[in-house]
Amino acid sequence: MPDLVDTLVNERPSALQTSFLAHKLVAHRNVHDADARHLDTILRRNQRTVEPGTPLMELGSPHSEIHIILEGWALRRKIMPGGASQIVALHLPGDICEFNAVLGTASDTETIAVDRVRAGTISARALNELATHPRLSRALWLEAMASGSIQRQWFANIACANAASRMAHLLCELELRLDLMGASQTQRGGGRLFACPLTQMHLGNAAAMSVEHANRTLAQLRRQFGLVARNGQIEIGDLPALQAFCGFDGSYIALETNNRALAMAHN
Amino acid sequence: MPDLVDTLVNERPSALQTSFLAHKLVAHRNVHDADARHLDTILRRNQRTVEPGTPLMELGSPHSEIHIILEGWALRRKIMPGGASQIVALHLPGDICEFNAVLGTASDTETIAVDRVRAGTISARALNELATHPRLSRALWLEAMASGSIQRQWFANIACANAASRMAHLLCELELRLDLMGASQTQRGGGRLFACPLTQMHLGNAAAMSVEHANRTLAQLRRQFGLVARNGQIEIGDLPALQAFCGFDGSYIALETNNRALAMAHN
DNA sequence: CGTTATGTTGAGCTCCCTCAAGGTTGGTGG
DNA sequence: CCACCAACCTTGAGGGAGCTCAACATAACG
Repeated sequence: MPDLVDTLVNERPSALQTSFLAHKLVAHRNVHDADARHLDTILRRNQRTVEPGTPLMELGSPHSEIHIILEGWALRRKIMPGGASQIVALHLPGDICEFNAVLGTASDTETIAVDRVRAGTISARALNELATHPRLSRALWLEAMASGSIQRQWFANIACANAASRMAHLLCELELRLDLMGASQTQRGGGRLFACPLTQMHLGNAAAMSVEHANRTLAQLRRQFGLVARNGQIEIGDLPALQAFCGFDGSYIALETNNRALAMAHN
Repeated sequence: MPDLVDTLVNERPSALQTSFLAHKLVAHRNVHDADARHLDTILRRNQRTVEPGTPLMELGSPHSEIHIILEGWALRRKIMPGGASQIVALHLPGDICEFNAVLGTASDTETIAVDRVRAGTISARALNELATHPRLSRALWLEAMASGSIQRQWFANIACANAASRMAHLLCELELRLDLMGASQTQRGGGRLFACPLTQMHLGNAAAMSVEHANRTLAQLRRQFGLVARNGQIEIGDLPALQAFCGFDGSYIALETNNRALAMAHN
């Protein structure tokens, strides 16, 4: 089993050749190969590595550049009045971090690397120059809109659903987002497997529940839907059942992307 | 008392002369008078009226224009799997609705008028032409960023706080947003008064609690902070205490606006 | 002046939090 | 190679915040 797992996981596009973001833009956002390669060139030119637990972007400091995650996960969190911290967004490989930075405003949140993150940087100026690649430019704005859409969905989710549904929904969303990047693999038996460096503490916090309850909830999902979280990987045994359980509808992420491809991927 | 109330409320900028949005952009977003007048001209040119309970924007239909509320309130809601509906955002006079529409994507939400709404329309093309007014254009994007910031704050709020804090935070936010538009008035005794067409059902739904609990919570806030909601108006007797109670910090809305003015307004 | 929406209050129940105590894993140094 | 330590995971018991159901009061409205 581990052999197969490794094989499949390593089949994802090498970040040095085609970034996760480029894969998604081509496969699901109607961007041409040439434009995607252009983007990758920019990203490859200006990279940085951020250690686990270290900030990608600090609170309050204005930026004039955006970061695109090439490898690793980051979380965006808000420090609450009492001193607690709340995860308000998760940034996966291929995601754009703090798009609002293009306006140079101070941020209300901080972005922290979960595992080791490698990120490409695009300055506000370089971003403006992308106007010569209208489809690409539009696709990047689409990503920004999608992240707003995700934010609304997170809100509605924890406002309405119980703990099990919330956690299930979060997992379904992560799976779909990774799938769009080509980073979720089908297993023998139809399960889906992806790498995920989040601890139960992270998952619980993002789904608005205590660590203990996150643990119990994950145990329940394991029993009902064959959910296995081990060694930084998550396998969802019966994804369609899990989606049905929490009423997951991925169109809030897919947006206008040709929905045919999306439907096929999840048929 | 009612006489004073009416007098004060009627002192807000007449929507026909200076829109709420223009007031805010000039007072808090570093926009010149001339630019603001230009915006108002565009808005006045293309107006529509939407009856209470009627959609400003329907779910799923792609738009290529944005709407700016000149008068009245609207809510943005998501229909949940079970059929329940969840308010994910509130649009006040002066707010921009569904900024994401500029990309022409289908919306994941629908926007409904709460009371009678008068809205100005800006087509995507007219929006592009605003590039000749860089400060204005930038200010509009700032508004879009602020609404994202509010969305994150809402999430963190209901994820972390108890019912009383959530409701208090929502009220503090509404007060500040209206104040930026010049639509919140100081009362004798230091209380703050503003018009608000929301029912307890709306407030409860937005703050993620049942109507009954919203009622009990509002009663508690009335006792503790002199909160009075009557006749479509809300008065917050002791705003600083209410803000302290829920740990409200309005900088997530104010963004880079000259914070001096903001601090003075709420000193 | 009935009718409908909204506000108000009570009682019971349940989901989830908190506190507490292990157990397990992975990394580090002797 | 083993001892140790620090995260992380797991399980239990008790309590409380807030939900649901049910009834009624009050206000808005034609």
